[in-house]
Amino acid sequence: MTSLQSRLQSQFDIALRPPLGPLDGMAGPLARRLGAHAPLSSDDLAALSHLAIREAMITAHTDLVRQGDAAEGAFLILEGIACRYVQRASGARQILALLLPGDLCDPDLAHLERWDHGIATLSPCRVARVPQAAVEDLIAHHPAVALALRRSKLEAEARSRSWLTALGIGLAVERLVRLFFEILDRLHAVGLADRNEGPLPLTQVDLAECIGISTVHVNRVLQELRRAGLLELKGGRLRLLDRASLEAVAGE
Amino acid sequence: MTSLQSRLQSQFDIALRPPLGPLDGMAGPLARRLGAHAPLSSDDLAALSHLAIREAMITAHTDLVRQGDAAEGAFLILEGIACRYVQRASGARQILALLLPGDLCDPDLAHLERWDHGIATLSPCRVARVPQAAVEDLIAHHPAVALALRRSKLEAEARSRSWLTALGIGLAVERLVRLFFEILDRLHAVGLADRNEGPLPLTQVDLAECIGISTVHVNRVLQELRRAGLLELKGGRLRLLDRASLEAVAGE
DNA sequence: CGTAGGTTTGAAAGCCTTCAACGACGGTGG
DNA sequence: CCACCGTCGTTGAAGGCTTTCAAACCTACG
Repeated sequence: MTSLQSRLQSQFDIALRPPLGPLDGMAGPLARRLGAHAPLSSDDLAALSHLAIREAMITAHTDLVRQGDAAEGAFLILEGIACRYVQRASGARQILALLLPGDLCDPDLAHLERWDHGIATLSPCRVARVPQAAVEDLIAHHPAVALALRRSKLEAEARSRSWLTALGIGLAVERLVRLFFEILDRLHAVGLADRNEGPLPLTQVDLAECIGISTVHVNRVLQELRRAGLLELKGGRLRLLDRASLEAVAGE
Repeated sequence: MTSLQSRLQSQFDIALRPPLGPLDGMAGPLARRLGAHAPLSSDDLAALSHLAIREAMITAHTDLVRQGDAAEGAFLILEGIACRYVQRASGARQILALLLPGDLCDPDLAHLERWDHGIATLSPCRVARVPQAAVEDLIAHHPAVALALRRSKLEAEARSRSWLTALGIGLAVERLVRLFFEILDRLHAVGLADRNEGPLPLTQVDLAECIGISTVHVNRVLQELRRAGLLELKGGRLRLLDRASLEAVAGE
């Protein structure tokens, strides 16, 4: 493991310790995520914890699934940040969605012949491959988990809608701030970040590919936000200093 | 019914007559759409045809569901073009997806408390409201239909991904041409258009809201395409004159 | 014949991109 | 321990795509 990895992992570890909810204990981020959507029994939780076998540590900026690959089982992100993306022949890449710890992707894609998009790590990630059968088994025998998965999917779709909206009608600043809100909120939901501060192990290139603007412009927008005293971002750590003003910038 | 409506309806009717597939007969566009995803028995088809009760003719630019409404049953578009959209307080509107004849929306949204987006007609539409119970019933008793619905949903998600990608990394021309391709391809799939020609009852404002650019710019891009002899668009009818060049413009 | 909605046009300005180069930082290897 | 190197961040200048504002045109409809 490179020291880059250990640096980033420790970022998450630090945030992981303090405020553990009632469901936590030994349960992983998946249980924490799903538990927020539907009440899970200890039996459900046990089943979930058995899901994450075949873990692996993956370095940053590595493909988990390449565009065009044959459809296979699902992935579970245990640590780090990954993404779905589309890459054009021109080399341009658009990130479609972020995959954060606790995200299970993609139970439903089984019916698709081939992946029409790729999945790649952005930061170093601990990832578990989950066979399709295991997911189906889980859904069949644990209705509460199935419900939570459905709700979690709906949430992801809603996020995708607002992501698309931001791309369609939003200046660069707005898109960037919204992205920061989304990341912090989602990390917060699984206990990996504070509401206004958390790890952000993404490069400016990654951010640019999320919100559909050039890297250079990401840099300039960031500096403007910093100069205005609205946020801090350094060393892979993001702090929102003036949430009210930031919300005004994000609009709506 | 206004004469605008009758004009547009007849556009669809004309295209509807000629090449009818084996599944057609009296089956509506929904059956045609779903039949493409999974083989349906005559029993399945009968069940589908009973779904579309409570039809109504709706004028163009009318809300079927408003953002913030309580979640309810599904809609079935029988004729015309509708859309999902998000509207900002600023008045800016982003269209998320088009709903074409045969599209059923939204069997899955039942678990969401409130609609986070609206649904509105763009052209005059014939629409049927489908109670949630009817959809669930259909899925429970007609596995082939359930499968077709799942596949159709996957297809919609794939479209949403490429829509998002176009917004993120594409010039205005590219986005517009891709939109035209999508519309013609989808209409073609349900027998309502030729591969290179079909009805396009959308205003330039609608097009602008689909691809996230200003109305004025839609107009300028359109004229460029016309001047280059790549397409014709007038009187609600679109003709692609040079598919090869258009595909080059759309990229990838 | 007037009105409303949709389309077209021009000019000015703005947001963002591109290209290119430099600075900063941490890790690797000597 | 220091030098080298790659990745990431930063900066400037020039240009391009797109927006905004405003006004004119056109067509279908009442």
